[in-house]
Amino acid sequence: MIGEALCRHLSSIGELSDEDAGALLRVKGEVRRLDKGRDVLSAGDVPHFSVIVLKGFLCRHSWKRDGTRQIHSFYMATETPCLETLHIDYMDNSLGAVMPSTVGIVPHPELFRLMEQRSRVQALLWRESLVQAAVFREWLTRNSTLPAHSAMAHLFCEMFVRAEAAGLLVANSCDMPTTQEILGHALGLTAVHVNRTLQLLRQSGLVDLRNGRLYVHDFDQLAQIGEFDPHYLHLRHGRSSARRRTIDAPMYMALN
Amino acid sequence: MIGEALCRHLSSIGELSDEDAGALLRVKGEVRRLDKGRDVLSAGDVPHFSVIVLKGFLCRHSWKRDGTRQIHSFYMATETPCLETLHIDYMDNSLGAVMPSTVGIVPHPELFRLMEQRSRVQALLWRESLVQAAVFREWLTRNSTLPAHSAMAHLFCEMFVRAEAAGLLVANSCDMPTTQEILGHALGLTAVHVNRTLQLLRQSGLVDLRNGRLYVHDFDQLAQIGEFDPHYLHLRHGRSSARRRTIDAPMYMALN
DNA sequence: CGAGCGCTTGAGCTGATTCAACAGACGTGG
DNA sequence: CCACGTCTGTTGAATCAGCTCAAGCGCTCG
Repeated sequence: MIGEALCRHLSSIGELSDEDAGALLRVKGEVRRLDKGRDVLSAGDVPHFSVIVLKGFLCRHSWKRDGTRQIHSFYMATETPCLETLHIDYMDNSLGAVMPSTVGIVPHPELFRLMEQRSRVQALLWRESLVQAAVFREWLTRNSTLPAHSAMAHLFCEMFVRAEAAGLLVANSCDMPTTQEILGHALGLTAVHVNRTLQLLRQSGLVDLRNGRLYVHDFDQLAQIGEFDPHYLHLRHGRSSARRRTIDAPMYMALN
Repeated sequence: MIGEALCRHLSSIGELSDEDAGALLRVKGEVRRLDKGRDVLSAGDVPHFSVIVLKGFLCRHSWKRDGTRQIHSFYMATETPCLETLHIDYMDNSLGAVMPSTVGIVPHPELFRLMEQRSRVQALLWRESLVQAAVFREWLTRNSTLPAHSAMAHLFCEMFVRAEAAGLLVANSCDMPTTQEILGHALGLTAVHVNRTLQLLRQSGLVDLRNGRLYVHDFDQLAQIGEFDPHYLHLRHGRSSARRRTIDAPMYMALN
């Protein structure tokens, strides 16, 4: 299960030979369940393993002195939050579960062994860590320069595209089990303002976030509002923000 | 000169054997001069080289539709802005010179050859790229959660500590040739507000930025204001923000 | 000496925050 | 089965940090 997820994820950012895939599928690790709100890794930890999300929804975050926190990224199934632990000794931030989740714990020696044998896998793991750096840059830009409604649209676009890459899209929706407060921690906004901004976007009819699920009704326009360009995700088969295949009229529209 | 800078920089984040250092010193590359405002790499480029700063001051930045831009990081002499190009095909941002600068251009094949021969060097280059990711995360947190004066103090602390690590500190000052507008692009503030905030910090007596040079009068208090904790820089001999050796009464104080 | 660039200052505006109250959903224990 | 506390979402009103627009100043360089 761990190898399968790893394989799927690395395939989304680069090509794998059959031998590479085979080696990945044989990766050994422990499967661990996590309660909501529980950290897998906390700031200051010196971990000897990396993490892959098998089920659920995690986030990387750090607390500030005054009790506020910043979320640096969300992680859905198949994604690999902690590759940086391979070469960074201690955590300067934490990795926690947004909802009850299941993760794979892969010991560093196992990964180093694998990378020594399969240089292509090493290259892709490195690449993945670099893509995540690109995501941090994009979040920096988003939170620093965009007004609330654009920033939120941008985040929704990113999560949507990543869900697509992970094969987690159903019709035009994906899981996004974030409370408005958590959304605020990601966007650098208060929960109150997230609430009002979310209502604005809902009214626009482009997008909705309800019961922990994100519904994207018009990706192109949402990308327009959020100034979203998926290039920074460096996906192999990424959608261009401009050319997007149309989607079928969604069933939940009947609900309105 | 390129090898020397590379050696010095990697030494700041990890230990190098004599053989590693020797191999690094023999690295071949082109030395290139850059006019102020000129990009070495622009968004969309597909580079076949990495960059090391030999002299001057660069920044990584990206433009937004509306003409604003976000600076993701500054780079001073000995630092290596573009390691990610090793495994990321095209640039999703640009690297430009803040002042007239000199950079080393090291072709990818040269770096791959080196890394194949010296696995420790590979580990450190990977580590360096991960440290930069940690810096992006910190910038995200800073710009998203801190008020202007704290954010500015935080940035000053980072540049100061990095200058120290690069051996570029003279007494308690280092080069920081940023206009107030550029500072605004880094902090996500307007030039006007940067101006007012800078005056506040000046009045506090803790720090000054004048004629392209940053003077830090009281690092500990500045770190306090900026909630700065240097751990995220993952330096080998990093100062702790709490325990800082006292510095001599600075000469330029006579200037006031 | 004039042009341009960077810095400074003022005044009014606005997007986001704070504080406070309330409503609905959910789970737990009596 | 209901009562109650907790968590999440919603709304209103007052406040404020940072922005916009606009003008002016001083330095440097051609």
